[in-house]
Amino acid sequence: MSHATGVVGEEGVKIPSLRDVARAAGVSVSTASRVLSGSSHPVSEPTRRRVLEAAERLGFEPNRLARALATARSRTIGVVVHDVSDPYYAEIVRGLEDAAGSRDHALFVSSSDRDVDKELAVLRAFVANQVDAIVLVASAIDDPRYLAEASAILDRFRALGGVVMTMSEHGYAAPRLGYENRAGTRLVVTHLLDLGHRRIGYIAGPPDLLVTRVRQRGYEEAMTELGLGVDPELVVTGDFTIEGGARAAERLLRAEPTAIVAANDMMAIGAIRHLLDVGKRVPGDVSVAGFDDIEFAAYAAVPLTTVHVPLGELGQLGGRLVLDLLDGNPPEEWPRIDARLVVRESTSAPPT
Amino acid sequence: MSHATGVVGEEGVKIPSLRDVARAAGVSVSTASRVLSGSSHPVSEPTRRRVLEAAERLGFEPNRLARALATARSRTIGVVVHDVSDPYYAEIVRGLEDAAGSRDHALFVSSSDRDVDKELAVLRAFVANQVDAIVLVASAIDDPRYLAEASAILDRFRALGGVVMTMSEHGYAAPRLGYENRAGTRLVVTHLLDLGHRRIGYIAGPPDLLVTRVRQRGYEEAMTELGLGVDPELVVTGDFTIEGGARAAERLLRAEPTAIVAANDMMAIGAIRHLLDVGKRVPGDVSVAGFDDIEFAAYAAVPLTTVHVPLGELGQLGGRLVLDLLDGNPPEEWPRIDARLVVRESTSAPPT
DNA sequence: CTGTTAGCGCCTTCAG
DNA sequence: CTGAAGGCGCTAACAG
Repeated sequence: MSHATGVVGEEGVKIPSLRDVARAAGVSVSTASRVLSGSSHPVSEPTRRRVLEAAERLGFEPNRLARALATARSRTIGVVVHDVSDPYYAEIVRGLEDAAGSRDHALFVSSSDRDVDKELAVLRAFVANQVDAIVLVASAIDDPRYLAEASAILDRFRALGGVVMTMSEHGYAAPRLGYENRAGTRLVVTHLLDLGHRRIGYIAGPPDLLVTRVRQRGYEEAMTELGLGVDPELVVTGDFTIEGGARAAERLLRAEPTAIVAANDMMAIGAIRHLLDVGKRVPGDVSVAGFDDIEFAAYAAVPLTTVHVPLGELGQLGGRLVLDLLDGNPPEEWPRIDARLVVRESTSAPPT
Repeated sequence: MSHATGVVGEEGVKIPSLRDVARAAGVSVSTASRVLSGSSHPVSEPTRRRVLEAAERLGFEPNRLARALATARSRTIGVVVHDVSDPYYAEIVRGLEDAAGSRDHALFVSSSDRDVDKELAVLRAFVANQVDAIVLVASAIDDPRYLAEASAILDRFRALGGVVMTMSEHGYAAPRLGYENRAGTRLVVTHLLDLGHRRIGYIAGPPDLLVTRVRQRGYEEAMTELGLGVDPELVVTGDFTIEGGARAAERLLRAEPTAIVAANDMMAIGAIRHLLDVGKRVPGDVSVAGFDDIEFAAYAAVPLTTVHVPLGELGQLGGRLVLDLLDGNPPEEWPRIDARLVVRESTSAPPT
């Protein structure tokens, strides 16, 4: 087979290259490049017209790979999440996409299932694909090897001019666009405390995630400050999924809580389902609250009280920040996103 | 500034290139390439070792862009959806990602908001980024200009060796991995008919989508076959969102249906919410059914009866098919996915 | 089995 | 203002 000519079948179809445009316009490739790449190098008006016209006529579209190879800028961003099908990530990714798309960048998206090796592989793949920036939406995996290897990859990447941004709890030191996980959790717990609850159960996230620790600390702090202390029986581990939340609620029930706080909405939704299934009323018998305020929170079996995080906007803002960083325009002051409580129908005073 | 050398600061950091490896191993670049790219060209065992060892030591990782430029294969796939934050798409994308990742391909994901220009822009961007395949998960926009321009872009793309696959109703002729939208809808409608409903309302999808027409036809056919015919008052237009479903339900209520079928789960969930909000019981007063069986369908205010589509598997299967196509291994027989009814708690006999 | 050469498509000095 | 030349990192004939 011939060299990579893009020729297929008998047609000899080929995407027009800069050379074709140059030839058609009767100028050199350099000149064509200058007008088509928006270079600041001066080009006479007539020539520019001819080139533009030829490009238009041929339907020329610059090859991004070639351009990237030559300029060391691919206009591409890699996004790491734990699972795109999780609404939390999906909503953030959507925001990132909007920002990136509006400024002519494309997004690579990869789910790591919070598996150390997968996540490292994803990072390496992003680097190999020469992305301009890497956005770690996924919270760091709480594993020394992960942090060590990820740091090595990311440090190298940055030394080369790459931009790294984190959007959740992460041990890696990089610009971070985050909201307050701990404060947010304290918000819900305090809300429940104010309603009069004393036996407040907590469904934690997966133990191998940094964000799990931070959110849990919010719960512990709030409980301790009120002099209630942390009853180990009232804390169970979940996995951020609906199913996991349901199972966790089942275990938690043995400790007879009057309220349950889940580390995310998915688990809260699962918990509500389980409670309802075993004949408990929510919030009549037990209140339930979540964290994130994914779109479905408001449409769960019982509309969920939760900590609102503007996921979509967070993504958009994150995207804009990354692009600004890439353009060498760091924002004067780094934005702060505050989490706020949204009280819906899943929480009320404890049964008397 | 110097040429694109990847040099930053004083360090002169640079990602090791094949040349560096070759030099370190004392061989020519071609030899290094041969062992590192898994070429079939013979290389002596000792040399191979030396190259491998040098690559390992330097932490060499081939530059995908360069490789892609040289081979005309980027190991990259472009995925077009209407909105990644919509669970329907998110779940499919997740499946595609799994398949792609497991075979060393990366995914570009873009949401078009079913906007003609955005969608065309996305397609062009994919081509410019030299993706190997384009997967149209999004149903076609029902607009002649869209179809014409999209076809032009895709035809060119394919003439160059690109693979195109559709995963929903699409006017563009390409391999399609789909399920039966019409049959699926007939399934739910028939289910309701069997329960004794006669005034069955329908919340259609956005009018500018092909899939909307197809699903709606399923409703119309089922209604007509039973001699009920289609009462225009019983059909309203939605937009595939929860909010839209709620609003549509409100309008639909004027026609006093005993059951409502929504063209997707999101709208069904919104409809249920609205019904409950205005004091109707579901399914006591009115039954509601959806389509897709997104994860949340089972956790809605009233667990939703719907048409199950194995979204995640669909994505995985689709990913595998595309990769096979790319490898020149078209499957002997094209898989068929059947939609099936899942009866949960949102449907029952009409009130007497 | 190994090296040399050319080229993928584009950008960017450097002359003119 | 324009063009020629070299290079980004890698692969693929083509000799030897």
